[in-house]
Amino acid sequence: MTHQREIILQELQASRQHLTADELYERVRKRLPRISLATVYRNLEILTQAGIIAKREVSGRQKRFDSDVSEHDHIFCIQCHRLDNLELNRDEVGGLPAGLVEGYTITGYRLEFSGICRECRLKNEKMSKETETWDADAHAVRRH
Amino acid sequence: MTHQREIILQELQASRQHLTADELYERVRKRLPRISLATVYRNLEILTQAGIIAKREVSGRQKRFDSDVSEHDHIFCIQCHRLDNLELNRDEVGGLPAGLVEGYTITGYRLEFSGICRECRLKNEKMSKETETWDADAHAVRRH
DNA sequence: CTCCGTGCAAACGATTTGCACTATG
DNA sequence: CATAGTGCAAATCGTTTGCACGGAG
Repeated sequence: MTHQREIILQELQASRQHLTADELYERVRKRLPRISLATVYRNLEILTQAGIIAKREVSGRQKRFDSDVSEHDHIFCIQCHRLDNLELNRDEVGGLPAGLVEGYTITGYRLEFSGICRECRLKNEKMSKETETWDADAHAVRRH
Repeated sequence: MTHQREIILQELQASRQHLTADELYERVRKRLPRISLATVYRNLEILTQAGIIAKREVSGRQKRFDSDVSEHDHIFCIQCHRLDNLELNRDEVGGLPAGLVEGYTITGYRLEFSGICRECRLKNEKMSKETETWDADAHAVRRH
């Protein structure tokens, strides 16, 4: 456990979020200005292999790192791309095929909800109030 | 609907699989040898926007394209990376939060099972028979 | 002294984009 | 002829790797 590795882990834990490698890099850089992004990636990989953190493959191009290694599901804001943990009792999710599905031997599953988080919803409501006079143009804004 | 677009769509539909852009490119190239990968990407994007095909964000680095645009779940072979449709009655999957989850407005979810497909399982069984004399070395082979 | 880990830059794989050209309406 | 779509190459983005150096045992 090197100094850099320690700081990277601390910052990830302190964030209490699911950070991307470069988000974490920006945070770590405030404490270790000479650290490189490669070191962040290398240590995240090492910490993942050691089971100390978890690498999450989720919506969006970048992978996210999670200091909570417990198996849980996630919810993803399609607007701001934040990712939160979901306290979902997996036993409640009935009907999941436990054995073979069309020849497959199941080893796990990944369940990810998407939606609009509270902050984005409030932001949207605020925006729509501010702009309700030119609502006619709204469709033009909705490009992309 | 240009000629290239037509062929791309035909090949995707004919494959009855979830192809990556470059897998599809290789297939299309047999019929249009001068087509470029960029054209394949551009047309896949256009077809996706038009709702004619679906772009699936799944395990693995590459996105996969699906001529079946219906909402359904998937199962992914962690060994050969094939992706199959899952006929899973979503109503049977009980306990999914329909309304608000910690402030979120849910718009959808993505459920992906992982496992070993039949072909890989048979391949594995065959391999383990062929190699059972040197099973002692098996752990050395299991490096990723 | 020996290594492992680092910083840097360059390589990489998947995807996107700028540009000049071409086919088609 | 106007313009949407193409092929090509270069750019981009996230991530990984080669290499020489540096610090801890």
